[in-house]
Amino acid sequence: MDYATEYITATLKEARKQQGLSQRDLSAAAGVPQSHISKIENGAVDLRLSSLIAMARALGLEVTLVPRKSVVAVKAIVSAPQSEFVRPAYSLGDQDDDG
Amino acid sequence: MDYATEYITATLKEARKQQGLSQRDLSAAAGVPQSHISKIENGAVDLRLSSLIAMARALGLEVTLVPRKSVVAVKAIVSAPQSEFVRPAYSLGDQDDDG
DNA sequence: GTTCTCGATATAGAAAAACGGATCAATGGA
DNA sequence: TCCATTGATCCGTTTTTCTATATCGAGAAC
Repeated sequence: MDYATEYITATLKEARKQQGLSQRDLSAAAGVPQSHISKIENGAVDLRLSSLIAMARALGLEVTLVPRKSVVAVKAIVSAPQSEFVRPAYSLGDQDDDG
Repeated sequence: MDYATEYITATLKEARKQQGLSQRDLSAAAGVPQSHISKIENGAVDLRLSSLIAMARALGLEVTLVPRKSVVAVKAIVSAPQSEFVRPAYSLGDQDDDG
């Protein structure tokens, strides 16, 4: 399992746990069997794009392709506390305005 | 083929053409048969993550998972002319030219 | 001690990707 | 015209995912 694959599966697992979902919860939401989710999270299978998208979607994530040179900037946005980077300079308070 | 899948395969094809590569060129670089690349670009197969990553890597792209709420910001970065958006205020002398 | 949830694992079968190699029509250049 | 390149398509074979279902040990709750 190479780094990119590991990043994907680890991100899926992280997102799931962060949302307080069990593998069975995600299974119900994504339409992927729990047994298969277990294998995916453990890197035991080379999942198909449709499975990846189904799981990502159920977790509020989206699969994207970004140029290598933009990866750092993208990860900064993603890992940011969901405000400062998307918010322009004129908004100063720390209220979050996303629905 | 749903929207997310189409986005992925279309992005791959775009990137390939933009770089002036033929399917055979990409095949050699990614280790994926040209016949398969043709099917992938036409949405005829549900490719595996390893194939996606191999092709993306050969094209200088990376597969990432981004929260839905960050997708707009990420796409702004990616589709930007590769300067102003990727270069936040705090990084000033950062030349990235990759060859 | 019983019951429940959790994640990991097993089995068996159907479906599909992946691979290799070959071919074909269209195109463009020598 | 001849030749090379490009992308699409076909064939046959192998490998693997994916599904469904069930089970297991560990841990927590009652």
